[in-house]
Amino acid sequence: MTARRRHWLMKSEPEAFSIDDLERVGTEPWTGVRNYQARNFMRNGMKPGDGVLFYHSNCTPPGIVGIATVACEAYPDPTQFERKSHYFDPKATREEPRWFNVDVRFERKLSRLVPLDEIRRHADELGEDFALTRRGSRLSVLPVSAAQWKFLLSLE
DNA sequence: GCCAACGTTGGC
DNA sequence: GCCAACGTTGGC
Repeated sequence: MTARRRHWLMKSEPEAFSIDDLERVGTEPWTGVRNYQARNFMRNGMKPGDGVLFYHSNCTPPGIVGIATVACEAYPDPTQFERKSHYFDPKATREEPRWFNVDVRFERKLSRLVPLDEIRRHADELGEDFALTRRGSRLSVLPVSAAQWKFLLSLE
């Protein structure tokens, strides 16, 4: 019995960590997420093998640049315990970690960047539950339905 | 660099 | 529990 593969979109600022960086390293621990909703998606929703749309944010132009896969179940984000880390969280303990991350494995780059403005133009096809284009939403980890996944990749 | 939108913190 | 202040995100 296998759970159905789910799909996600994960944002990264290319200056910090780009799809080329992911291609180089192969697999990367997705540490540093400090938003509860995004954490919950990783911790409660993600399973190994799930598909990930890799999105470049805070750049010109922003958009989807590649595909990755979830490489493991979520585990406590080690950076929350590291005093010198930018992501250190004094309220987190080993017994009760606050933050979790999965590892993300490179699959492939898209043949072209699918830009945000183009994605916005297809709001009708994507539906109202698509968090990327929902007004005011800044989630860095968000679910993508199978239909949305298929549609977005049809734009490649 | 600006700033709108949102989340978190902490005083009360 | 309210809400002002502050920090962050991320498009532009």
